[in-house]
Amino acid sequence: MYLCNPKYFSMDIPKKYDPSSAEDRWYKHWMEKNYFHSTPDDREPFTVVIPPPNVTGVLHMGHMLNNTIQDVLVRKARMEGKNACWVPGTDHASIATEAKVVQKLRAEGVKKSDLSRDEFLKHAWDWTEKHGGIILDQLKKLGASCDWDRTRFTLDDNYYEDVINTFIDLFNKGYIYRGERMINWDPAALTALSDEEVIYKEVNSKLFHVRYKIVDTDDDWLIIATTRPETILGDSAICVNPDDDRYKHLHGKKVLVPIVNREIPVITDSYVDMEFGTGCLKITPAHDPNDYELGAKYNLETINILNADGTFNNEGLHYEGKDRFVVRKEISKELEENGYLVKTEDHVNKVGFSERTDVVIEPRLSLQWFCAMKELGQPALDNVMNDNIKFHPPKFKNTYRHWMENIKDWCISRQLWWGHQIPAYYYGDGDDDFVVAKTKEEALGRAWEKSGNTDLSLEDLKQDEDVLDTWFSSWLWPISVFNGFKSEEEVSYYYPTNDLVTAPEIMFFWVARMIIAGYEYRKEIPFKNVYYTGIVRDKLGRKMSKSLGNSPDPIELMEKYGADGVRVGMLLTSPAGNDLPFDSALCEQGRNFSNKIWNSLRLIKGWEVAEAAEQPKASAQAIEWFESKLNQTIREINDDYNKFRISEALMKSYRLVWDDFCSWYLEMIKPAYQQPIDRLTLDASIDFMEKLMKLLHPFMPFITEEIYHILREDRTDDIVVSSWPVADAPNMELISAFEGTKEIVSGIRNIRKEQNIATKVSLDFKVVSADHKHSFDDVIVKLGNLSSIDFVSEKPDNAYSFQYKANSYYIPFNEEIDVEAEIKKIEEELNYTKGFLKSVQGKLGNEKFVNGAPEQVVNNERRKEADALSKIQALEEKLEAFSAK
RNA sequence: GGGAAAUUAGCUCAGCUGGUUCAGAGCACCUCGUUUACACCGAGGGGGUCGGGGGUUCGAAUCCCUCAUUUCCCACCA
Repeated sequence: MYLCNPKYFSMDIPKKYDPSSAEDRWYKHWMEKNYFHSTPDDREPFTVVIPPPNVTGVLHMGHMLNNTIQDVLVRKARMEGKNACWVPGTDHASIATEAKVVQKLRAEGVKKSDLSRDEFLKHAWDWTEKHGGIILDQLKKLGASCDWDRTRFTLDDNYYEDVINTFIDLFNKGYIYRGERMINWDPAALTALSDEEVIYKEVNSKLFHVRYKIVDTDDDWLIIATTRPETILGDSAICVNPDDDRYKHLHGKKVLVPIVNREIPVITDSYVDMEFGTGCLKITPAHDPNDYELGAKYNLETINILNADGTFNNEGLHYEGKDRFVVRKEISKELEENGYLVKTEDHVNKVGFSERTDVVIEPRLSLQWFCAMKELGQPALDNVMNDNIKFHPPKFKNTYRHWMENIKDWCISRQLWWGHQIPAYYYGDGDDDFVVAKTKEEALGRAWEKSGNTDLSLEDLKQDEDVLDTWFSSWLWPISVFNGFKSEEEVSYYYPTNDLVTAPEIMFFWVARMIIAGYEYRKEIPFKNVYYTGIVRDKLGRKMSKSLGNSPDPIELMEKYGADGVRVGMLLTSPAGNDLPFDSALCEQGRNFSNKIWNSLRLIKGWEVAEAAEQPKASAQAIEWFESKLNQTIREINDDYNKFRISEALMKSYRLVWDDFCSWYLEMIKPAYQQPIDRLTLDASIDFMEKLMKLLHPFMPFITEEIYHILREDRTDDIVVSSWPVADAPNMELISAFEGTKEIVSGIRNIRKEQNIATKVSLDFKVVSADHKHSFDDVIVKLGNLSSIDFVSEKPDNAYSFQYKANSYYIPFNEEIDVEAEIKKIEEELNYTKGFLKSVQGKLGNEKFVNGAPEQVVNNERRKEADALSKIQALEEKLEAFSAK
């Protein structure tokens, strides 16, 4: 039935687990069974939409982390019986992809400007088809349980239409407008950018002090300080603070701009900081956002001196055609040579760089499309602050609030071709001679209406050349992937989605805007939880990047350690919101864990069953304990999941399997060498193992599926769609009693070690007991390799001992023992216990404590006191017995 | 310049509303061990005055103040 079944028989199972065959085999099987495909039904939905990676991107460690977390959440939900739907897809990534295509064409000697829009788009689509979707295949290797039938691309026809309709709708509602503003201009990509696409970096620059001659004086000057001396060619005024006594005599005067010798006025505005520089600010309205505001306020001339690519235009005199940074150097020299440069000083300031091209942003005045955000953003702010949408960790609420409260209008037009072309049509040269419509035909009708000119024909209409910001399409993702703009059928079932897993870097780009779109178009949150991952860094704490070459290849990692091993490695040390200092040693730990699990399977499958054999008492005790331990841990793990403490859940599973199951449980039930096992114990062990595999499945999907099938030969189902284990109430008393058992077993092992006694030598064991609990005695006998446990009233001769609570445990020997060493050990323990008692009694003797502390706390202290007293008594008796010899 | 968070073992982190999880986990490290599932292993062990200093309290890693350091976000200081 299961063609991919590995068909291992007992000891044929190899010593080392080999992930490579199992992983491909099972992924294929899951796909054939269509397990990841979801359609609406009666079950509760569990929906996750992938943060769509760039269509031509390749998988990096950040994706690995992000998608592993999503897969863990989705697989857990699927096992909980929910209708899990994880929608994959890619983003056209307007500027990033266009840049790559331009670069590729340039390498072939083709300039973008030589191509028509259609020709260029053809190249872009070719590129997309060639490189697109690689990343999705790589995610399959990771085990991502996406519903691949639902794969979406933000430039698919359907999606395109949703974006255009949204633009038209928001335009009609009055949120989208066109206007001339000072925007962030990328002189390399030749496009406008939104504020979020600008990254401010601190750079070492120079502050140039330049003097301007005051008109109608012989030799009176005024000195300004600027970091951008090249912009003096565009100066329209000098501004001083009206309260600045140093410059009051200049109010109303004019000065001459050096080099250009243009007369400009001295104006006053309280904006100017008297403390900074010289207190005189030069105003260049075309090249600085603040200057632009002042220019508008005082009606100053706006002199644009730059071309779109950052070179000087014909306003730039003899600098025409030269780059802005070249001019900065040259002009400072010219100023110096002509006596205008008073001094330069070092200065650290923040400069904006393009997120994509990393060139210095140029503030530029241009006509762009904007989306007004204040009103749209209000519900998005409220519903995060009131936890309708929960952020994990919650500290990001602060950052979010700050941004939302100060939200600015969003520049959504980009001077690019790769993307959704703005559905605006121009019929004249005036700034307002346009209409917005879905088709050209529709636009014509509106143009007739708006212009009153019915002579206009389709040929007279020209569609806006620009495309929309990539994020203007991504923000519709959770709705559009369910066709939610056209039909209620799926969106009403899957929306709102459950968990969004993403990086804090795109909180404003994407998360905030999806919430905004969600409220505008569904009147509802788009997701219930946002889990913010950290940044994957290398061992030295540096961000992983292509240019540093410090990022391992995820595919190679998975080949080396197995996808399961890498998944475990990624999750072991990455609580939400924390950076992940990645080290392949973590994957090694994951790989080792796989192998550990594998070998526990080998052990269990290696046993023969003796149907008639009775169950040893130790086994019965072990089963009873592990049952409780398992239930307890499942509850804790569930709790961790609910709180999105994924690393914690993994670590608890890890310890449950390695320590509790392998190191304790299996050792307790393990039959003697080559002896068979009884039926009851074997069945219980297989049951346990099965539950453990289920708990591990979200983290390690492949090995758990493999083992699930080897575990029972008659298996007819698959773990991926099995049910999450239900935890009954654990017996806490039993669990804590077993902690004592561990102490006693350790005590025996310690004596063996100290005295160099081999494990295979069976020992006598005597107990002088006050309250030794008997529930796990058979376990103690087995793990300690004891002949028996004898309860005696006095210390036996020639015995080493250890203490647990008020009980003294003895291991008698034939030879003389080192009495001195024993006495010393007992005295040390006695001293420690007496000190402990003293501190407890100190508390109890304090009336304020006894009266002030809750009763339970006081009772606890009393119990500690009683325990310590009886322990001291036992130790003293023991000491006396040893000393007497 | 404004805001936020963090600081606990060599590393990465838990430690919830002060008191039985109160100083923990994993890894790393040290010792011993090729014993019969696993050396990708087992058994054992060392290691922290919880960033410094104050304060509140019977009691503080936990609450308050302050300083220091680090990180992140935002902002138009030329």
